[in-house]
Amino acid sequence: MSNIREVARLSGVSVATVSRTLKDPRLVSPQTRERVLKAVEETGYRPNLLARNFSSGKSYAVVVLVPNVANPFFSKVIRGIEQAAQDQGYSVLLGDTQGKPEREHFYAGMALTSQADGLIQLDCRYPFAGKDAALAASVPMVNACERIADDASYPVVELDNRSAARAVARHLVALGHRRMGVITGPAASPIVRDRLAGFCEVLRESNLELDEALLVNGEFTLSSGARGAETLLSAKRPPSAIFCMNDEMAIGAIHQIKKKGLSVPEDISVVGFDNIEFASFTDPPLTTIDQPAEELGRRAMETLLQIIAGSQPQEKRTKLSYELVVRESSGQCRD
Amino acid sequence: MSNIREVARLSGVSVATVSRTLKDPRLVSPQTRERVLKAVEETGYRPNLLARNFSSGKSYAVVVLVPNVANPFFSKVIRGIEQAAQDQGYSVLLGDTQGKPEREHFYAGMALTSQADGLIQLDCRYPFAGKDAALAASVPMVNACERIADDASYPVVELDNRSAARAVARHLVALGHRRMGVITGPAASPIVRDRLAGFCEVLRESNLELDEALLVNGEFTLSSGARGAETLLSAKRPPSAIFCMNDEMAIGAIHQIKKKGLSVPEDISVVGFDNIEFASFTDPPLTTIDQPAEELGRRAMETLLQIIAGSQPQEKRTKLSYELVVRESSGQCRD
DNA sequence: AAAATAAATAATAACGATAACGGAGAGAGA
DNA sequence: TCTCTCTCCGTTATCGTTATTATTTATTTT
Repeated sequence: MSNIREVARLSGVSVATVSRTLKDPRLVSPQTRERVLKAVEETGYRPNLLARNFSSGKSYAVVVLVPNVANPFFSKVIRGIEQAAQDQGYSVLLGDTQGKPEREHFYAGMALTSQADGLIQLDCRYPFAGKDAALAASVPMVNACERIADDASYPVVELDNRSAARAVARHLVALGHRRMGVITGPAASPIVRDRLAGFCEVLRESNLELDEALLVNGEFTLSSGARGAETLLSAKRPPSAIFCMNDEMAIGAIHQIKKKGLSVPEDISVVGFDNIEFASFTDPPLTTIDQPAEELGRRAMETLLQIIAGSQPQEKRTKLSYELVVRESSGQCRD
Repeated sequence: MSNIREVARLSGVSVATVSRTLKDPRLVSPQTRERVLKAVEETGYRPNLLARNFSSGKSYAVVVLVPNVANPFFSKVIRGIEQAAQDQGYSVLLGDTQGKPEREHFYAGMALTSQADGLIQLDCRYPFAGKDAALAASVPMVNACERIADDASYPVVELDNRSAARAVARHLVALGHRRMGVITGPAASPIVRDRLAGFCEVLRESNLELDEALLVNGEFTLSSGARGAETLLSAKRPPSAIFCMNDEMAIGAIHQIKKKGLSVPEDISVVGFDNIEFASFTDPPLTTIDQPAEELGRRAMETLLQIIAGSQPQEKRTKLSYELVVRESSGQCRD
């Protein structure tokens, strides 16, 4: 691989001139410029960005901590992040944490060793630990989709989860449901709490209440949705509607309900959250909350880049709009 | 952020000694070691890896070109890649190409500017273009899942797609199907051709043939599967079984078939390919070919690392084993 | 105790690009 | 003609780390 010195030698100028030609051609006379560009062409020279980044002290890369890349919702968020990154000449280092703290520490550490200029956390844990935590104060970081519990110091790009869950509850109440089940996500997650709070608010407002026995923990996976539904169906008094906090669990739940010989929505209504592609291809198509996943990612990245650039982010807490998409998995209560 | 000089000053040794203490502690005396480590502790020093990489001329990163991160199959492959990468101290730069050549060029270019030490291509296009192509000869690259058309010079980690498709065909023939439809992937893809070849082989061996009218192009997406099924159903003589070259298209196809009032597998059998998580949660659960996605990724990364390390890869063409998973979307032909 | 050897540490030159600085030459104004 | 200004370009220090070479100190051998 040729370097700047070789190009300089070939075109008979100094390395500085080559550097200038490539970074700001106006600083170089047309004749020289041409000579240099010809040499660049001949050698196929491409500036060594590792060296450039080292020289500038920046990596032009950001780390994204994803609990699970295989989750279609996160995939879409990542796509948005990447697009915004590429637009500004940044690259994305993918950190699939699998929800494990030690993997989070590992990837977050990259921001402390100049391998990344900042990070986006899609989970709810503070990713630094031990001595790293002290040094991490100055690391640009933003939360997206989730929120770090007990820490309001980082910008967050999220949905108005509480309102969205309220919309789900209103929808179900309007359909006449009185006895509802919920399959949540991990209990530690702030957005899970937001959604639950919003959902329960509406129930209370309608003089209903959530039976503790109909509140099941899930893990945002297909199989945990199926398990959750199983639990709810075998309750003494099963619910007539189930709110699942993501679409995968909802799909798992529908699967399980049908397996038991019941039908959706005739016997039980099911509502999801996220509106992943698969949601419109289930049988019946899933009623769910549409999250603008790509935009969430894009906005998170833009916010992060603002911080990296040294400016205060325009808003500390970006809330994007959701939309209740009513399909066929929710219907009138038959009880 | 503190640097090695500061640690050296604080512990009263030279920078070289600090470097040695961290890279190979046996080279320094226990007392010195302790002094240095104490200074490291105090300052919270972490070596600047950007500088280290620059110094060593390697980035310890690889680029992965993915046609679509939101595809669950690729997500699993990526997870495998990442795991193998992390095991060996490498990081993964994600390049979501969206199948666009210019995005492939962009990301592939990172290997020419020392931003990456190699790349994994999950699509079937040669990712370098123009002058880059000449320089790219020495760039470590491996293909996974797909194969670059007309180029056998790069190692490939793939399934025995031909045999897998043969297994699908045998399964359908054994169920009595005589008239079959196929929803393929992009026509340019070598693996699509492999699968089609294998499928047709078995038909011929059974004295059947594939009606050209029942061969539809898809794009590996849910909606293209639905469109494909629509086309097949409105053929003059519709098929009694459809082979979809991935699960998403199969799920789209089932959706469309049911929408038309037909049932799977009673009226039409559907077989997919990949065995993504969703495949066991469809109604009916999908008969499909299980691809060891994570292992494909892991093996690809391991092969790439071998090449980066300078050794010839153990095998130029790694073929992993598949498994036909028979669920309920395929059944006896009723015609 | 002197010499030979081994161990530990210091000094310094890379790595490739950039930025700060300064010098040379051309053209303008006095 | 002299100076001033401006354009263009070369020289060199710099970034943080590691590898190489050189030097000092400690240990062993005679």
